[in-house]
Amino acid sequence: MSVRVRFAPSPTGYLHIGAARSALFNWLFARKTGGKFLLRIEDTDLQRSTEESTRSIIEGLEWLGLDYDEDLVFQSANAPQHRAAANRLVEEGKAYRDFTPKEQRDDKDVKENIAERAKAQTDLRSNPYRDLPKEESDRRAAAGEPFAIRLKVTHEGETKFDDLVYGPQERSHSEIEDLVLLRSDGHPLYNLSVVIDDISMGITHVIRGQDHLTNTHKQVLLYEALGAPVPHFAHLPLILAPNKGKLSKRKHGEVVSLTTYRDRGFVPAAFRNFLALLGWSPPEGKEVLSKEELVKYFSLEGIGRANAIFNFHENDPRRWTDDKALWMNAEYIRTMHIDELLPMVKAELRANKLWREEYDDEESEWLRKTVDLIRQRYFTLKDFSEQGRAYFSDDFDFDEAAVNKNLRKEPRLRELLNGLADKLETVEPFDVSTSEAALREFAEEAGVKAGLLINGARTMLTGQAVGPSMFEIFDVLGRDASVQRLRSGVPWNL
RNA sequence: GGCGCAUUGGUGUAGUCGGCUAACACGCUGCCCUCUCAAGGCAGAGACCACGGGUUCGAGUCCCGUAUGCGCUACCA
Repeated sequence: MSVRVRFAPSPTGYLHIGAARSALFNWLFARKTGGKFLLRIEDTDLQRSTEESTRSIIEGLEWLGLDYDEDLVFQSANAPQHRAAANRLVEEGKAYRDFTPKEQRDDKDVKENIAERAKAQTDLRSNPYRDLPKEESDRRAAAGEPFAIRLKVTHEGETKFDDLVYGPQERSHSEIEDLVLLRSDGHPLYNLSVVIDDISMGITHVIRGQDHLTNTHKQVLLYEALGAPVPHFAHLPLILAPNKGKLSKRKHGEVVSLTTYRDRGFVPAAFRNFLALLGWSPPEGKEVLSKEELVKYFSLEGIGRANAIFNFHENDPRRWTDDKALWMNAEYIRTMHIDELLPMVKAELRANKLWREEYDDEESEWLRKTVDLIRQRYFTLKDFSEQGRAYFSDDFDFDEAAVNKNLRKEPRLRELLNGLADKLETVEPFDVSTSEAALREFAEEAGVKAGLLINGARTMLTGQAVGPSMFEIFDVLGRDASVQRLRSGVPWNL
């Protein structure tokens, strides 16, 4: 039977990186096995679900390059089937109506309530309506008395399943309560909906976060009650915050949101690659892997069992996300094929009004050469419009530390650089080697070290203290701009 | 409280059937290269493999216990 997997997020916020990783693993498994990867939006919590969130999930998957097969499924659309299934289980005596009035609970102290209730409760099978005669149950229901529907879990026995990551799992029925399938207002609950939808979508492998591991037993019970084959399960270790706590949008802000990575200049392939390495390791140790290689090497066996820490540094803007993610992105930026990078750079420049139409035509070679030159030391696509601004515009800022270090420390430098400008103006042709020869000659004539002029020129031309080889910069900027910038009074008047 | 899962350097991980002087990547330090910063090359620091017991000639690897963390225990998803 061919593999069918799904990613089933609830649209209650932006796509969390943990969820994104679940999606990735499902997708990899589907592509690896030649199966189908389906997308289902679990929007049954009407209050919290938003259309915007759904859109952000779809965009996020698209950005990561995770294409889904078949039509998108909205779980809310299946509510009638969920209800019907619950009613059928009642008819078959596998579930029962619970007429106990619904308890009012504040969302805040649910956790506390759970603990207290669990402490007090000894017999999970003590519900007075569990064995209510069918006729009476029907009569009360017909009379309009509100009820919830609960699954009738047998007293004895245990449920078992073999998790593809965590191994054999077993749980005694005495640990499992008669779970509610349908709320008294007719609203189907998570465990029911998931199982029904997974059955109707023909899901063969359920790959999801480890937080569902223990609840899986309830779902196994439901599959059995419904007379459906139980799929394979593979639970994934969780992604935790640096303090080993839960990684939440509320506590940790934008670092957990996938869109952040898009907006802050990540190359999708790099982030996908990084995400794949969180909880999974390639068999041959090679970590920089293309999409094709990920598919080729991916296997459920390679998934670890310990939760992974997403190691970002909250108070360090330079290391705002995991070091390895940043490194991976830089690695992609400097090594990926320039033709794949160029469109991303174009989008970045365009968004910052640095794009010129000529870059698509007569200056396309210049653009390619320039991007290839400066990308070597960039970490994100943002760097092209920020640190790299001087390559695309005459309007750029001077870094104060650079001005102090490379210009102000030598009083004669302003005059020297003007002299260098005069010299460069006569160089023909003007390229890497001729500009170098001219500069070195000038340095010798003036009796100063070439390095002094080189570093000064770098700051004059780019506003920065660091960057590519000076002569490459001269070449890329051209004679006119180089000369003009060397003569600029701006940095001297700061 | 109960149940489940996990525990290898700062982080991500490797470590099959027990032989490890514990490997790789990121990060960190130093050197080389050099016009700066990266990249690259070289070298290095950093782990008594959570702790305690047991089995064994031998345990990161098997068994038991403890601790810690995480998850679940809802008419949330």
